[in-house]
Amino acid sequence: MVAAGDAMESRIGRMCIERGLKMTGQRRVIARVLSEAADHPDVEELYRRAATLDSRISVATVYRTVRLLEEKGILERRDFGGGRARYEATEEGDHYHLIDVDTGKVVEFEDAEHAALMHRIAERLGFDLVSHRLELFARRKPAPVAADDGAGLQAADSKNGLRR
Amino acid sequence: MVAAGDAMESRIGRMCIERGLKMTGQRRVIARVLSEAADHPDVEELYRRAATLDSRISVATVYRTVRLLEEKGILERRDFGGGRARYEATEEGDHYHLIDVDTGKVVEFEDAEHAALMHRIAERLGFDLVSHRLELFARRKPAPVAADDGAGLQAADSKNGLRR
DNA sequence: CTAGCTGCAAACCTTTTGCCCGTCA
DNA sequence: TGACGGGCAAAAGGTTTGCAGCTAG
Repeated sequence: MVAAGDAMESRIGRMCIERGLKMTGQRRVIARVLSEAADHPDVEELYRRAATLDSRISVATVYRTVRLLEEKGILERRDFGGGRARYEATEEGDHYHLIDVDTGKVVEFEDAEHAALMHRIAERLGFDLVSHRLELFARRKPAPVAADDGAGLQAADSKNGLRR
Repeated sequence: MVAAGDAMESRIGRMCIERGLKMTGQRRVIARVLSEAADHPDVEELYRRAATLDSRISVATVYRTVRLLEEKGILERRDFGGGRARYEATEEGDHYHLIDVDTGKVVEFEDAEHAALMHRIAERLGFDLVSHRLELFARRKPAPVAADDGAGLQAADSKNGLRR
């Protein structure tokens, strides 16, 4: 039953198999696109990337797949405003998002204090916390000196508990 | 020109006038509905309430008005999931929302620590915070004892820094 | 009098679905 | 082969818009 399988299956493809999903060509491609995505693509973007690898894929399938994987807990849907849902693979531990209001780029960050604080607040109001959402909308701080050119914008990414 | 003016103008109606908006009958009604809303109605709900006061109002006008008032800073648009935008009057000071996942009811709360924490985080990542969004999705905690019937659900609303 | 509003209906956009054919297991 | 997945196009659901007539200022 396992044939020589799995060998070239993407990370998310493997997760699909684990949960007993039937692996069709389209699904495999979408799983791979998702596995390789380091950002938070919306359906249209996923469709574009998938279509590059295999043109026999329709948007409807991307929508259905993404929905299915969300139900299976493999993906998480995000809403950063702007009308379309965006997706990212489920990861261990909470993390949050800061959206650059000028470029739309998303920066992930962790904050240990937070989850605890959220629970405390819900508790205080007489509720059990089910989930929470936290997003920061911000603008890159102008460089303090002129020692660095525009390309240096990414520098911050490797500091301060940033992920990825 | 001012006639006996302003006298019976709703709070939001007055704000519209301050910003030089032309006060039509429809706009006055919508402003009043918004002024009296203690919750976070979506456009359809606003339309329903407005139509009760004056049936010569169309949804399109509600959409246009709500959008205009948002641009003028009089209203704030919220997205609590579920597809439709919801609105509330802009208020002094930050407050956040806890959405009861079972009933959809929204509870507002303040948390001083929070805004500060958000700024600190953005700062740490090299950004200037423009705005932020925080929502808790939670479920009412089961009553500890059976001393209270269902109607007691609202009890918590008067404690713990809750607003309204 | 005219810039700005409104109603109506059509247009838009993202996401979902019905139907029927194709395919994985 | 039989249950499940996919393509296509139509449908849904929320929101915006073009147009022609109306109105506050």
